[in-house]
Amino acid sequence: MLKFALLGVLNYSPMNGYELKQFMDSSTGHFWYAKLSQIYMTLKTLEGDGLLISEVQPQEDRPDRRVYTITEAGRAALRRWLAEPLTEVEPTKEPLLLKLFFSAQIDKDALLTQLHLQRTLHQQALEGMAASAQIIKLAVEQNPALAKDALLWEAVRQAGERSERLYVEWLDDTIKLVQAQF
Amino acid sequence: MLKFALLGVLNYSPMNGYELKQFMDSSTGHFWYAKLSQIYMTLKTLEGDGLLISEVQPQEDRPDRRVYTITEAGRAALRRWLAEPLTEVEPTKEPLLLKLFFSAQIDKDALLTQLHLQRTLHQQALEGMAASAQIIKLAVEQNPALAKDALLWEAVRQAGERSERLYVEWLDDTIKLVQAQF
DNA sequence: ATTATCATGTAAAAGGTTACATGATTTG
DNA sequence: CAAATCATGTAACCTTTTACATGATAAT
Repeated sequence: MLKFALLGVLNYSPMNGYELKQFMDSSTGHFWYAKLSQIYMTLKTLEGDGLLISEVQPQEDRPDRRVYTITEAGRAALRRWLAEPLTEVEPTKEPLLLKLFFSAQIDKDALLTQLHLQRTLHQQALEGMAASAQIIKLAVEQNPALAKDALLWEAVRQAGERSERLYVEWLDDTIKLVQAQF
Repeated sequence: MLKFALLGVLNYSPMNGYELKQFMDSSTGHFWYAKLSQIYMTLKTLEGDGLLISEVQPQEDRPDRRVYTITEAGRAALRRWLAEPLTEVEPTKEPLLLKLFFSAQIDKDALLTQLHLQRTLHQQALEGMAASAQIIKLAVEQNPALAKDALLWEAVRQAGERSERLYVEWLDDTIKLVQAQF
């Protein structure tokens, strides 16, 4: 699926691996991420498949940049993937819930420390998500052709923000529950 | 992490691979899942590490059952993992959000079909989650020693139920938004 | 008759992480 | 003076998926 994330981003503009990593961290970060090494490998594979082409831009003082551009075959592959319906609720993996599920083994204080830490982290994530609404607004102002895109970016951002808010509320409730009854 | 999920389940009772798969599908399913083939491989690895031991129970008419039991080393490894704090918000991957993020490329009808389908699926998941509250209650009634465990199982189930409810609400809002403005 | 359940596994491939290797420039 | 940023990549390893292989019993 990373393949399509990269095609999707490169459909907006050519980029190098390093920029793709940054772009993804700041935009798709809360629903799709990848390590730099994986991005470099996947770009190479996509070029091998003819979905991207790369061009080396020499630089002084810094390593040369290898800039990837999507091909017509790449755009076609992206559209095909977008048109495929998702016929299942994709199963997710949540390490915190897994650990909590088995945590009757550990003592109350350790458990509460764990939950408080997660509460702090999710509160921070929530604040970051609220801030990124501004970035989307700016993008449309600078390029009104992106209005449709921005509508969906904002919907996706909303999903992230609401889900972080819910997580914080759930952690508050769970902390109270553990304090009272564990 | 599957390793610890398996140790966690086997800490309650010895089981074979097939039973572990069924147990996980019905209990940890919405926050941790694995394919049967991976479960068999991981059990073998855990036995090689001395965290489990297996015993073959011959059966007539059916393949013999290989039943795994957690060892003292296994319990220690489980407790060590449970005590480790989670110091980050674990990044998640959500195919629907990824696809939606790039969906300005496809037409309105295809997009709405996609969203309605997901709405149906998440509504079903929500109903299933509500039903499993009963199973937890029954488990404590039959074995009151599991009261602490059940408190956490119910907290985790709540997280799943609330998150499915949120997803359905968000899909309703997003469908309205796309209908009106896309 | 066909499908689901019970039950085990192997092998190949794909996806993803961690560690290694290099090195100048800029910011604190 | 140390850390972050820019910039590319390889190699080993681990995790996960998909496909293959087998076969009886029970339910529809």
